[in-house]
Amino acid sequence: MAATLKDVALAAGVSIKTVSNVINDYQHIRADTKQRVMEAISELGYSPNLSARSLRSGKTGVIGLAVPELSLSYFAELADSIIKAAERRGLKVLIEQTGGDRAHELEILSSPRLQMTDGLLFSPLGMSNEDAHHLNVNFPLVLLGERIFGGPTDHVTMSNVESARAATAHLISKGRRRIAVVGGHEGEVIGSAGLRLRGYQQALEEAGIPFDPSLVGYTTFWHRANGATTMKALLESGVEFDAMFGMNDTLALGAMRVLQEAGRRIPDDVAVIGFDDLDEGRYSLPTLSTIAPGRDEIADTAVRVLQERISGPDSDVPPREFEAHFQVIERESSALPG
Amino acid sequence: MAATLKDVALAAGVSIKTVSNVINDYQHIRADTKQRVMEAISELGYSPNLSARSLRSGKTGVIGLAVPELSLSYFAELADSIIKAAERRGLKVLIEQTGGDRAHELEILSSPRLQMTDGLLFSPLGMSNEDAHHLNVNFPLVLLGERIFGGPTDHVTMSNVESARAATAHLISKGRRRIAVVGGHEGEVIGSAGLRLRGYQQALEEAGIPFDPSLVGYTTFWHRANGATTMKALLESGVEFDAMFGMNDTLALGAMRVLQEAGRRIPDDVAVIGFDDLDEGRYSLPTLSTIAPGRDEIADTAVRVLQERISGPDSDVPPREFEAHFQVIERESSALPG
DNA sequence: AGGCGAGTCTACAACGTTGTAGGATGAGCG
DNA sequence: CGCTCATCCTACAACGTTGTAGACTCGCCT
Repeated sequence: MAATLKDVALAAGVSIKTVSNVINDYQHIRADTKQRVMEAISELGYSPNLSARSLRSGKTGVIGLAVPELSLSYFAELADSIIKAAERRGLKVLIEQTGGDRAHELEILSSPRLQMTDGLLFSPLGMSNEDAHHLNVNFPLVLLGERIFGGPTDHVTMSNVESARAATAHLISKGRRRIAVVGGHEGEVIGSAGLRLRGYQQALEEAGIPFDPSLVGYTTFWHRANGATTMKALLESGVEFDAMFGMNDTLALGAMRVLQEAGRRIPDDVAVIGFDDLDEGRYSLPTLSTIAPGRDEIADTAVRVLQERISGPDSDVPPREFEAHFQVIERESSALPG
Repeated sequence: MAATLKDVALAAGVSIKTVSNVINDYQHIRADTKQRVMEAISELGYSPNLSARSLRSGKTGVIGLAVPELSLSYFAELADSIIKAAERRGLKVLIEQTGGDRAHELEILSSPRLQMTDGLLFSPLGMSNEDAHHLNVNFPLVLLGERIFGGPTDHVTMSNVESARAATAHLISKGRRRIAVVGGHEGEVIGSAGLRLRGYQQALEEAGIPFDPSLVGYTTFWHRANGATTMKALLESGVEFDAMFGMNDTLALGAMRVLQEAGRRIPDDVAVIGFDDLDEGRYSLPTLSTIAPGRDEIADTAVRVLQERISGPDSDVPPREFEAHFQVIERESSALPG
C-alpha cells in the first residue's frame, strides 16, 4: 500500500540506500540526484515506516507518561504541559492511567506494557517509599510527584515543604492564627500530604503559633467531595479557625463550598489558600489564592532529563533530584489588609 | 541487551519459530516442549520486541487521539474515558494536542506524524464543515465532536440539538420564559454552538415562547473567562432574564460567578443549566444542573468503531454516524418547584 | 506392505529501514 | 602518466518477528 524506500528508489533510478541517505541528510549527494529523489518522494507520497526505523535504531521517539487519572485536573494540566514539552523535543507521548492503584503501578513497571516507548515518566500515587526498589528497572525512568524520595532514579518534584510553608505564612501575614488544614493523611511523613503538613508546621513554628492537631482535617483522597466532607467534619467538631489551607485546589474548592453553605464569609471569616494553581480557581467565587507549583518547569525538566537518560551513556550519572520553583498567588480568598 | 527469540530458542533447544509459536498460542506443540520454552522465557526475562512485531504485522496496537487541549476539562475527561475504553480492547493511546488550531489540525491529517498508530480519533475544533474533504485520508479515522457533519468518515457525536432542547425545556418546566444563552457563535449553523442554539430555539418554539436574539450572549472561546465576560455583557445590556443556558459547564460556571457578584440568586432569580457534566459542577456553589452527554458511550463507541475500521475489510462499509444518549441532570442551580 | 493424515517441528524469506564496506568516478598533484 | 584522495553511490547484512512450505514421525487404514 504505502510507498517504501524501494518504490522511491525505483522511481528515482537510484539505490535504496541513496534514498535513505537523502532522507537522513547525508552530506555527499549530488544536487541533481537529491532533487530527483525528492521529487520521487513527493510524487509517491512516501513517508518512512516508523516501525522499521524503530527496529533498526532501537528508538521509538515515544515516551510513556503514567498518571493516576486525567480526570483529576492536576494531572490533566500536567499531561498538557508534558505533551507540549515533549513536542518541543520531537517526542510523542503515550499515556497510561494507573488509577492511583499500587498494584497497577507495579504492573506497569514490571510488565512489558510500555515496550513501545523509549522511557517513562512515572507519577505514582499508590506506591510508597518502601516500594522504591521497584523503580530499579532496566529502562529510562524519571519519577514525578512526592510519593517516593531517595529512589534509584532521577526525580522531579515540587518544593512541597517550602511552598506549603509559604502558603501558611501568607495566611499568617494576613493576621490569621487559627489555620485549619484540609487534606492530611494520617501518619504520613513522605507524600504530598506529609510534606505539606510539615511546611505548615514549620510556618507556625516560625510565627510562634502552637500546632493544634484538632485543626487538621484528614481524608484519604483529594477529590472535591473529600474537601467538602472533611470541612463538614471540621465544622461539626466545633473547632474554631479563621483560615484554611487546602492541600490542593480541588480540596480547597470543595471545602469553600461547605464553608459558604455554613454561612462563613471568605475571606472575612475564613481566609483560604489552596495548592496547584488550577485554572478553575481563577473563576471560582471567590477566586482562590494558591501555590503555583511550577508545572511547566516540572514538565520541561522531566522531559529533558528523561531524554538525557535515553540517549546518554548508561548510568554513570547518579540519580538526581530536581525541585521546581513555586509562587504564592494571592486572589480574593485571602485578600485582606496584610 | 534484551533477550530475543533467538536467545530463548537456544536456551530451550528448539527453533526460533517454535518459540514464536509458543508465544502465539499455536495449537500443535507437545506439552513438554511448551514447558521447556516457557521456562527459558521466564528465565531470560524475554519479552517480544514490539517494533519488530509491528514491522511484520503492520499493526502497532496504538491509536492516536487528537484533541485541542487536555487542560480543557471536557477533553481531559474525554481522554480519560477513551484511554479506559482502549485499554479494555488491548490498545494504547498516544495523545496529540492541536490547540484547536485549524492549521495544526490539518497538519496532523496530512503529515506522517501519527505513523506510529493504527488509526486516529480526531476531535477538531478549528476546522469547519468546508474542511470535510481533508478527512479523506488513507488511514482509519474516526471523527469526534460537532464541527463537521456528513464527512467521509465514521463520526461519533453527542445529541446536541435534542439535548440542548431538553436543557431548555427543563428550564421552561421550571416556569422560566426569559432564558439567556451563554456561548453562541455568531452565524454558526453546524458546531456545538450552532446545534445547541438550534435545540434552544426548538424548545422555545414548542413552548410558544418567541425567540429574542438579545438574550443570546456570543463568545469565541468556551473558557471560564469567556463565560464571565459574556455574562457581564448581558447584564450591562440591561436585557431581562430569569434563566440561563450555558453552552457548556465551564461557561456556565464562569457566568454564575458574575451573576452572583451582581447579586442575583441562583436559582431563585436566575435558574442555570450547563452542558457536559463536568465533575466540577458537582461541587460548585450552587451545584450545577447540566446535560450528561454520554461521555463513556462516546468513548466506547469511538474506540470500537475505530478498531473495526482498523481490522475490518476496506471501506465496503459506508461512513456511519453515532449519537450518544444524553441525560438531563438536575442539581441546585435549577432546583425549583416544577 | 504401502499410503495417508494428523501432529510436531524447522528452515527460509520477508516486513522496511540503516550501518558497513567497498566500488566507481574524477580532480589534484608529483 | 600514475597515484592519492575526496566525493558519490551501491550491495549486502542486520534489527526481531511471523507466514509459508515442507520435513519428519507416528498410528491407522486399506
